[in-house]
Amino acid sequence: MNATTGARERLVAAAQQMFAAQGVGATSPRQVLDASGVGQGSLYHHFPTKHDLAVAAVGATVDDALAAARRDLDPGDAGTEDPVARVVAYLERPRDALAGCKVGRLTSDQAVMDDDGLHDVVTAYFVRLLDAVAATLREAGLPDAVARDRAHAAVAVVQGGYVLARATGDPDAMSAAVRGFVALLRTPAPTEGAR
Amino acid sequence: MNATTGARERLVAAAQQMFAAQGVGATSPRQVLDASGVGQGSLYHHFPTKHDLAVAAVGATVDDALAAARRDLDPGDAGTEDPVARVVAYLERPRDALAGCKVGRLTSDQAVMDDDGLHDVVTAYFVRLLDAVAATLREAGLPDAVARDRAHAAVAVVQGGYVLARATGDPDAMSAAVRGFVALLRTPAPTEGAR
DNA sequence: GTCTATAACGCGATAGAC
DNA sequence: GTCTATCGCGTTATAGAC
Repeated sequence: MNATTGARERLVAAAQQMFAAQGVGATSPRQVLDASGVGQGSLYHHFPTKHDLAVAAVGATVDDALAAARRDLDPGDAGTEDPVARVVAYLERPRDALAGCKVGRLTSDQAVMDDDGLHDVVTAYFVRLLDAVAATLREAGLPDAVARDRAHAAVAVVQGGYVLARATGDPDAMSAAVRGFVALLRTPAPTEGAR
Repeated sequence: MNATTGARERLVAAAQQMFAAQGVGATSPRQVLDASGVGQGSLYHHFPTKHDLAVAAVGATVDDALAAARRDLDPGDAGTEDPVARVVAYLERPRDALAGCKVGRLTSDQAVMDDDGLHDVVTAYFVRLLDAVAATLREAGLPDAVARDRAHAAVAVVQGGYVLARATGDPDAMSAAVRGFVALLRTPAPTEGAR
């Protein structure tokens, strides 16, 4: 915590919080500046435009989120070798459902979607997350196409769970969605291809 | 299309389009006004505040969306008595995935969530949608708790599918999520309670 | 490297003529 | 019921002292 640990880091941390709570477009540089406690000149010294600040803050948030998902999916951290159990661990991880997904919410933030740099960061997050889940499901012996579709469904359930929880104001809406999906995920497939 | 069919309807229609494309908070009354072709005074005559305009436009959008879902889930319109097939019809209905859900997106719009009136309209939409899907699944003989969880999962897959499609820029991300979920939904349960 | 002051612009809303 | 003109404020960003 020396003098050089100051402004830049505080600005990014404050921006991450504000963006998670309000979105990027709805957050003014001025708000970030006030929350961080630095002066106006400092902000524009470290980040010439709002875009630069947003790329730094969103990038940090994406790195955190991806690391958390990989912990759930990693056999060592999850404490089980069973691939399906690890995907279930990812699905059932406690989440602040009413807050919404720090990354997923950016998807309906016009300021993010209109900014190529920011959009790319969000795209990379979901591509990597989907790849990680699909890879885990392939370990369970699923064919690639099935693993990919199921990974999309799994990640969609979490993202949709956030939407339902926020819409209804009830965090259990997320739990219910995950419960419903996990129950289906665990029913042993009746010999792939059979009806 | 007489003279009295003018301003108000045009304003609401324009607002619905702009809100769907940009969100409520990111759309200024001035933009709606320009898109609708009416004058500034007319807007504030019919809708004293932006809130009033938003309630009218979001309400109309929600009514449309709910009616569409009920058509998918209705035995008559769906053309099949099989309840699961009707839920699948809802899931597989063609959607403009890259545009995002007109209602679900509002969930991460601060201007909507901070406005009690608007929030209530969004809440009512999802409560009714979830009820309709759960009721259909109960027709299939599922116990209430299972039907509710599975309905949450189904609606979450669609909402999450929108998020994935927008994030990756690929409309097929939505199709993949739905495919993955429908495949699981169709595997016959191995006698409820058995392992 | 950090500060204060301020510019230029668009916002939501109002006034008042027609 | 519709128009134009305008108010007061907050925004993103810059200027220039320290």
